[in-house]
Amino acid sequence: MDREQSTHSPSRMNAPRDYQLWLFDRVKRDNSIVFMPTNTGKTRIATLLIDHVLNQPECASNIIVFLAPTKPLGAQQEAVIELETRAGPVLIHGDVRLVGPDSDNWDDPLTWDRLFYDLEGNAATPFTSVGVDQDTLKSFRTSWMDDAQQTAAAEDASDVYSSVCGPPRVFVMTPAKMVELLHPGMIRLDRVALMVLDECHHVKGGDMYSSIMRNFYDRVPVKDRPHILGLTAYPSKGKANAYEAMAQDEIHAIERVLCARLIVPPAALLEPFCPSVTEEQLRYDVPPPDSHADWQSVLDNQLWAPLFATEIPAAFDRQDKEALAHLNPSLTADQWIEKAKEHVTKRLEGVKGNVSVVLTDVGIRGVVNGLTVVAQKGGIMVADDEDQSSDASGPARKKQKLPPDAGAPPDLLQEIYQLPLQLLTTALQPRPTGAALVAPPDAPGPSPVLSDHMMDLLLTPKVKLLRETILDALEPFRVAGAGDFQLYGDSAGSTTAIRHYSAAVHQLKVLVFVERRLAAVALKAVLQETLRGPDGRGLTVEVVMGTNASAAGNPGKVEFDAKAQDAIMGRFRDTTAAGIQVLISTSVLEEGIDVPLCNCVVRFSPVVTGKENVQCRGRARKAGSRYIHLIPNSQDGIAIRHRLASYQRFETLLREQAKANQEAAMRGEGGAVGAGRAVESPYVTVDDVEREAGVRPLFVPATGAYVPPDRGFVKDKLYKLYHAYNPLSGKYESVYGIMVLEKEKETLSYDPSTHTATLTLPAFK
DNA sequence: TAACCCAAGTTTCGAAGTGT
DNA sequence: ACACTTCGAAACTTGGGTTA
Repeated sequence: MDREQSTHSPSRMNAPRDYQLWLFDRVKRDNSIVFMPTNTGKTRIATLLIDHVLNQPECASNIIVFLAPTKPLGAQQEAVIELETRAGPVLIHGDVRLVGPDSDNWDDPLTWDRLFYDLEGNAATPFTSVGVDQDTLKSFRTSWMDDAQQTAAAEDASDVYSSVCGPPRVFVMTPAKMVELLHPGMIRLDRVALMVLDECHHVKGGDMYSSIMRNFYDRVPVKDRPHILGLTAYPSKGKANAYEAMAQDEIHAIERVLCARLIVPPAALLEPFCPSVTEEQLRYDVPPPDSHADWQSVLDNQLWAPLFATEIPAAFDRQDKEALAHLNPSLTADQWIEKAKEHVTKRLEGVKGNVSVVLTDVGIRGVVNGLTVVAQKGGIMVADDEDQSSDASGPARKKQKLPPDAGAPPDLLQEIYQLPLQLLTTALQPRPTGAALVAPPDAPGPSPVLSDHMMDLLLTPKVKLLRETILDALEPFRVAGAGDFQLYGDSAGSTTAIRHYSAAVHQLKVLVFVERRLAAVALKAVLQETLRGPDGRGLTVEVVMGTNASAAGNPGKVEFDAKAQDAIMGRFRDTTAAGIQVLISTSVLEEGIDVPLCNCVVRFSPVVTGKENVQCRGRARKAGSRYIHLIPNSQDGIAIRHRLASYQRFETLLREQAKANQEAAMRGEGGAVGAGRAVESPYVTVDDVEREAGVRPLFVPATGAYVPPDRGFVKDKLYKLYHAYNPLSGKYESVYGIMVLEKEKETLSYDPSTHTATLTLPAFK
């Protein structure tokens, strides 16, 4: 692959806008926190500053760190930096070991040693892992550019990727990784010229950003501290009950922690570039209380009560006791059954709680779909893309592993997780109205339990309103004579609203936010079933959520994996027939991740903080897009509307207050940068900390950092330290004294009277 | 106010699979 | 056969809301 010599030509990106230049001018002089709405190019300020710092001779032997709170966001920002600066950024996070055998190992202290040695003008072994990989860059580039740029880029076969020479100087990391590198002194903050903190409203309490600032930044002599740039769209902790007088407090709090001044661009410069999003509230009637209570009692009486009282015990009774006795030699079969039963019951109690939420929001049909997912536990829930469906060998589910605490055999778990769905199925057969519930053989969708004529009852007004909203969003694509499209189940036994849409309908991008994972899956299934034609074609509905590993193997929680997440996001950006038109998301997409060309954002579950509100609104990117709240006509609805109004007020207030502070500062009235924080605070010694906290902290001479003795110093941290420092003994010949743990790791706790931990590391030359 | 739940995140470790 | 990669599970964290 030949590499273009003159990459980074200015034509590849838009020229900086006036407000960006205005901000850049300030940002390069003082530590700053840029407070701007989403989608106005905060990252561009960072790339301008990065380029600026890279060109400063006095910073030549120092590095630049860009911190992004999540891995996907880090990858995305790395691509932006690659495109917009001359740096070859290096991405470092927990999965860095997956990048390949021939890249540099940034977990190895020697690599960092080598880097800083090299940066000081010495010749070192060349570094390899510079730059973003081709696939990431390509997929990002197409999503980032507008249509014309995409076409131009497609014609330009060569790649932006350039052969960067010399040691890397820009590192994109998750904050957790940064802390991990700081503690053993692989990176020292006095060797960092610039530290960018993306989404810096994360500086709260004891989180990682705060930890970096408190435990490391504050310990660096003032003249050696890195320059700070924070980026955020909502510089507040986002508390639900934010009241107006809090604005100044919130601003001071974040300024104090980051040691930086909050700045806003002049409204006149920014205004023309603000995305035009209309925020709306749509109302729906709550279902009559008796109908809801009816379903609730069906569930209670015919599903949950018999499940816990008889079905689960029966499932255990059916097991072969002889076989069970072999499962765990230390338990008798009866003991084992007791334990396993308790385990399974506890988990299904969790399902019960989730199902209750799904019933209220999505309706009984959603409950059926949710329980279907629970019944299918044992496989990763991935999007049904071509790979899966064309797989002739069948679903190829992974085997269910034994939960260690229960030790239940896989088939028993499988059987038990299917019980709720079975019970519900039988419960739904004889309806109170006497109508027979037989699924029509050609019914679309994966739910054989329910018949068409019940759907009227089964779709909640909220779901119906959501469908109406989606149909509204479809209006611009409506063409007479194109493909058929219809709504299912609006009223008994009928399909209605046959409409015609052009192929351009694939450009429709609707984002629906829900709170619960199970609700997301349930809603997906309901929309898929009821928003498509009899031929099965229609809108593609998908679901995306976080990759929390603790959800794995937990029935009632829904598994999701990073690959599935990537795949789904890719397809959501896709505007061809293979793309996704409606994406249902938990809070995972609220922040950071770039969702371009999204023309409608719906809050299915109400927003709970002001920050969330801002971030969600920021997901609507297309000109003229809508941001919609679904609000019940009820007491709850009134509360939600009040909350929304107060979010709006608070947001305006934050901006106005920041502007006022800024103007005061320009007149020289604001005091030092980071008002309220002693910028000139002296180097904090370990004795100071001890006096403050009353506990002798662990002190790391190599970095001047101490290991915080306050809240959160529990066994895992000690355990992590043990693993972080002990490997160093293999790397350094001169290491003398490595952490000593006096107790087994299970019983570790930080008690200075009984534990000693000695860390003595060689200082970097 | 404390305890709990659920959302997100991070890491390590060991087993299973794959390539040389 | 051995080394290396990949994947799943476990064990933790923080933050915010709700509830007793």
